[in-house]
Amino acid sequence: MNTKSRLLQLRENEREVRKNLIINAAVKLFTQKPFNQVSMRHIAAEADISPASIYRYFSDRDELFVEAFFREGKDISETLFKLLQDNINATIEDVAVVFVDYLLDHDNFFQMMAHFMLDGDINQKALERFNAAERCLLDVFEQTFEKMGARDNVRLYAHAFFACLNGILITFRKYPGRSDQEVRKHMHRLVSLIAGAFREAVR
Amino acid sequence: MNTKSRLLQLRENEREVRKNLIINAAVKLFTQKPFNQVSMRHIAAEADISPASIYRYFSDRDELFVEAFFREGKDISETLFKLLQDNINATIEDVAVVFVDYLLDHDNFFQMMAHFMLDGDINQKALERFNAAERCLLDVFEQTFEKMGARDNVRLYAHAFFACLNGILITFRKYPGRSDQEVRKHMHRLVSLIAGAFREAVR
DNA sequence: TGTACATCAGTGAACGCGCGTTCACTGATGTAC
DNA sequence: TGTACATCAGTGAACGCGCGTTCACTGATGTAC
Repeated sequence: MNTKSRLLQLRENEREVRKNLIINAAVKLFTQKPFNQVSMRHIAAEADISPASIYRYFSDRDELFVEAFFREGKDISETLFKLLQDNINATIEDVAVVFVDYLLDHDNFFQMMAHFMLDGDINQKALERFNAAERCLLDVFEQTFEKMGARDNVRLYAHAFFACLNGILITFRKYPGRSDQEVRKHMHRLVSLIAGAFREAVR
Repeated sequence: MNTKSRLLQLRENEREVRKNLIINAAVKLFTQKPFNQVSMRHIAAEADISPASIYRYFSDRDELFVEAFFREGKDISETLFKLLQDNINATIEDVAVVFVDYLLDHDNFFQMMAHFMLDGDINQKALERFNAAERCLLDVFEQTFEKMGARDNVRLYAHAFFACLNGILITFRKYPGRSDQEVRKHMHRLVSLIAGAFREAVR
C-alpha cells in the first residue's frame, strides 16, 4: 500500500508537470498576442500536443486561462512584495508606479483581468482561483497602507486604491493619438495625483 | 436645381430616420443582454429588416455599435449636466454617485465602454465617435471640479477622477458572493472615500 | 403619354471562417494470478 | 514466466455552432426625352 500510494503520487506529479507545460505554452502565447486571440488549437500547437489532450488536464478553456492568469498574478504580487521588503521607505506612489508599469508591460495580464472582471460567467472553481489572484494584489496595497501608518479601514483603502489604478489603466491605455511613452507618462502623473490624495486622506 | 437639392435633402433625411431605427433596435437589445451577445442578426430581427440591410447604413459592426454607444453616452452626460444645473450645491461625491449608479443600471453601456477601451482595434471613424462620447463625460467632471474652486490642472483632476470611478466599477462589479445591493453599497463607500480624498487634494 | 434608363432600398441565401469541445480509438504501461 | 485485464495518456477527425459579411437579384421610384 505504501508503494502503491507512492506510485500514485509519482503519477500525480507527472500530471502536474504536464499540466504546467500546457500553462507555460498558454502564458507564452499571451505575451505574443491579445489573449482573446489565443485559441485552444494555438496553445496545443505551442505545447506540441493535440487540442483534445488539453481536455485531459483542464475541464474547459476558462479553467486553463484562469490558471495562466493566476500564475502571472503571483509573479506580480511577489515582485511588489519584494519591493516592499527591499525598500523600507517605498511609498504608496512607488508601489503604484511599479504596478502600473508592470501591467503596461504585461498588457495581456491586464486584458485578462479586465475580461474576467467584466464577463463574470466563469465556473465556480475558476472564479475562486481568479479571486485568489486578486486578493494577492490587494494584500500588497494593504501592507503599504499599514506601513504608511493607516489604522482604520485599511482594507477599504486598499480596495479603493487598487480600483483607482485599474481605472487609470483601462481608461487611458489607448489614449488617442499618443505614443506608448506619452501614455505611460500621463498615467504616472495621474498615479502621482491620486497617491498624493490618498496620502493626505490616510493621515 | 433648388428642387433637386431639396429632394436629395429629403432622401438624406429619410436615410437618417432609417439609420436611427437600426440604432434604436441595437440600444434596445443592449438593455436586454450583454452587448457581445448581440449579433447583427439579432439587431436586424429587432428592427424588422434583413441583416444585409444594416450594411446599407453602417460599414461594419463597430460603426453601428459605437453609434449606439455614443447615443447612450450623450444621455448620461446630459443627465449629469442637469444634476449640476438643478442642484447648485452638488458635490463631486453627488455627481460620482449618480455616475456610478447610472452605469450600474446600464451595465451594457459600461461593458461597451470597457470593451472599446480594452480592444482598441476599431476603425478611425468609430474611434473618434467613441472619444467624443468620452470627452462629454470628462466635461462633466471638469465642471464639477471648477465649481469646487479648483483652478490648476482641472482637466487632470477630471481625468483622474473619471479613471477612479471606472476602476471602481470594473473592479467590484462582480464582487464574489455579494448581492447587487451589497455591491452598490460597497461602491458608494469607495466613491465616498475617494471623493473625500479629492476634495482635500483640490484645496 | 409612353418608353427606356438610372438609382437605390431591400433581401434570401450563401460564403467562409474559426471556434470550443467530443468521440471513438490506439497503444503503452502496470496489475493480478 | 505467461496471460488476461485495467488504466490512462494521447490523438485525428469530426460535430455543431454562430458569426460578420457579401452576392446577385428584385422591385419600386424618379428622370429624360
